[in-house]
Amino acid sequence: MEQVKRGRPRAFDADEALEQALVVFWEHGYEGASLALLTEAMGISRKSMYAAFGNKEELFLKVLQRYEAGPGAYVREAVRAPTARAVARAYLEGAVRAGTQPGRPAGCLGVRAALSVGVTGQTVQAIMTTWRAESQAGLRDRFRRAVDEGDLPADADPEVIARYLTTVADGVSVQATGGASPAALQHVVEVALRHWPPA
Amino acid sequence: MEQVKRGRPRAFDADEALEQALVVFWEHGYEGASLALLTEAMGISRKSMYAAFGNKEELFLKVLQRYEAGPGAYVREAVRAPTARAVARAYLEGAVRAGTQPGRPAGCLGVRAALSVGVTGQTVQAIMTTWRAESQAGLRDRFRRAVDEGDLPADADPEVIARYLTTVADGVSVQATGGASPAALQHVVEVALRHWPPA
DNA sequence: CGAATTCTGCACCAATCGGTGACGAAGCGA
DNA sequence: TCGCTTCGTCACCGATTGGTGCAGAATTCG
Repeated sequence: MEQVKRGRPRAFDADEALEQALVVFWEHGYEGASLALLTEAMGISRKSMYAAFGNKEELFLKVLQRYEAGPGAYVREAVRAPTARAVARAYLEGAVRAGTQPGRPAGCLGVRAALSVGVTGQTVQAIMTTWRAESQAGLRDRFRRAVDEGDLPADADPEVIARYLTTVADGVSVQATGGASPAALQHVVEVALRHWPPA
Repeated sequence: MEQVKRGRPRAFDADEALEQALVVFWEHGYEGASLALLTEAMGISRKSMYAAFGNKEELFLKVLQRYEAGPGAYVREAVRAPTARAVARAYLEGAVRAGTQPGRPAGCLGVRAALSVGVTGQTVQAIMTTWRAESQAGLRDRFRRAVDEGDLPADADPEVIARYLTTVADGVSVQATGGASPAALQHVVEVALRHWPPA
């Protein structure tokens, strides 16, 4: 971040701390993750956390960036698949994989943080909602291109297909949170992809 | 509840108060709904709430019963449809209708309350998870009967079909929470039901 | 070395969390 | 009318919420 490194250097690894914070936010959502829970998992004091990351909200945003680059990367990667069908499969299977990783909280951080929030977390809720809307728009644009390229029939509706896929992925995340096994969710994915294009 | 009605009668309508509490829980989830928010919406004091409903958790459970009988009734009703396909349609369209009622919070109370919860609400989270698992089991049993009756092909997997439908319904609820229109979600339902049986 | 700078640990802040004790008002049966 | 029961208001409880002020320790620059 800064090039000057005057003063006492911090005694913890900021990246490692972010990783632990990610787990806590993932598991408990934005408001459910208290400072006590977060700092305990991160192994640092409140004060160090504020000095390093500014704020609970800013910390969450940094965690979100990390999530996007890590477990949530499948969203950006899926649209780079060669065919529309491959995009759909990569997207849904990515959701299953990310939502059922052993040793990590079940489901999707984006879904868990965007639902069921009190009053103090509505800023974050809005951010998450637009965040998820953007990935849906990304899929839609990709399917528009597929129509242009003849990869999807001309009468296919990219908007509806994208909406359908994100809906299934959201459902997969909810099911994973409820304890559904990867195998069961993979079956769901197979069902969703059995007929293509779906619309 | 009680047959003896000695003493001063309560000055509020318990049913009306439950309805307002339902809205607050629906919108903010279990932990996000604070006593202050709840009692303000219900128009009664903390003390009256505790006297009438016992507890925040007990209040939520009573609200849940009310939800099951009202907006969530489509789950029980869907399995009574004559054919498997009609069951699926009733279930998914019920989810869309319940999740996009004007004047009511978007999405499904069950989904919103079961995700993203801190430490104090884990009892409720567990209840909601089993609650949703039960409705999935109800669908599965219904589809088993459909296989027995020849309404579904013998090689159809009731478990997978039920899982698929609940996954889509969960996704619909998430999408609705994010502001998706009833029309858009109805399109998703059409896509999900286009090919039947799906598995 | 000394000065400047930055980190950490502790105690503390006001606000809010879910939940109660006390007490007067209000209604019931007799 | 009286006595009993219940209700509603006010204040309060300890615990926890997100967030800081302060003092001291650690490190780099001059």
